[in-house]
Amino acid sequence: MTRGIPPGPPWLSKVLHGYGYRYTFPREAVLQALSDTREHLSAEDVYLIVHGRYPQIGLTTVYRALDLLVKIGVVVKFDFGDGRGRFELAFHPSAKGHHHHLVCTCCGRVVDYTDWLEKEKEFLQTTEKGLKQKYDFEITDHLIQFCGKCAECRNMTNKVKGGE
Amino acid sequence: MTRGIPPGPPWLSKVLHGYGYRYTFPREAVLQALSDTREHLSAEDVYLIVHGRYPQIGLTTVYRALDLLVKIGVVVKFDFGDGRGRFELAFHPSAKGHHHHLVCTCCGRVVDYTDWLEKEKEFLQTTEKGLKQKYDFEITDHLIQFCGKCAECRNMTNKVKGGE
DNA sequence: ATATCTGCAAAGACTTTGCATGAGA
DNA sequence: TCTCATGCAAAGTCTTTGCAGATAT
Repeated sequence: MTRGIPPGPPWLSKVLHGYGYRYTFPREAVLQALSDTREHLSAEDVYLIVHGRYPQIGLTTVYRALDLLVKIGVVVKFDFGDGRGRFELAFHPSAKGHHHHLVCTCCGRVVDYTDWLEKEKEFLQTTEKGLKQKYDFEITDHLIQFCGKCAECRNMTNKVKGGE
Repeated sequence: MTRGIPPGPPWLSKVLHGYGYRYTFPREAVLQALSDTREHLSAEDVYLIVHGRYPQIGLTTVYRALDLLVKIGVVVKFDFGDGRGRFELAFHPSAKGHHHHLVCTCCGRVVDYTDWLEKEKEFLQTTEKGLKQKYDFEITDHLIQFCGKCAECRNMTNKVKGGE
């Protein structure tokens, strides 16, 4: 018996089949969870959403689905240095597109930004070309991230001197 | 009884005291281990070196020493996405200085590069200034890393199709 | 029909914590 | 001397694995 697929065009089905994988309910549910938010969800975050909607879906399955979605390029995994992976759609429906992260080292807040990409493109082209030539690497990806302190945390800093 | 401090000018002593911490043997030993290599060591790597030289030093102490050294800015912690932290000196004696990492997604090899920093500087200045203005963040750090496939792994790819 | 996927529980990898002993200033 | 650091063992967190039963095609 088919359990019924959540709303939304099952383009995931085609992608999965293209790679020889099966289109399943939990995989679609995980994709939905990531589509419904702009947040950078941890595996457990995704599990809480998915399991809240469909209690039969377990944490292991969420991990496996995320792995698979990363492998086929539908989802991107990030590391903000807090010891847990963060996931987001590679191509977010809300026109999120190409973006980078600005992480507050104090409160952990993450801002997505899409500005100054021309300058970045220039930099990337130069560097990637150079890296390829000098080190004979085929560059497939880059990771650009800025860290800093958001306004709120800067204001609070006065209270907690040298705080963690 | 003092256990004796490994060779090298104990400038670490001054830095630690400056922050109100004590200058201890294991802390110096961890610093030495990081000084003696250009590699990006995991906590366990550091432990193996340190414990090999001074068997009385335990893993917990290495973790705590690394944490402390990161906190006072002597050591930098990186994340190459393999689930374990990597450590290196902030200012490496072998004139390592400012550099970035080029990671092979296939074999995990890491190349440090220091090229094309002018272009990068240009990009960083523009972006950091923009981020500060638009999002009111005080930018304290950035993370730039390239991923790709090294020559060796590209040659091997022909054998293992779609391999992990 | 059958190879793949799921879910539970258990194991695994890396890191942190508790506490008594030992070392630094 | 007295506080901070160490080392062992145990616990904690996030993630992966094993296996029987369920599911997609």
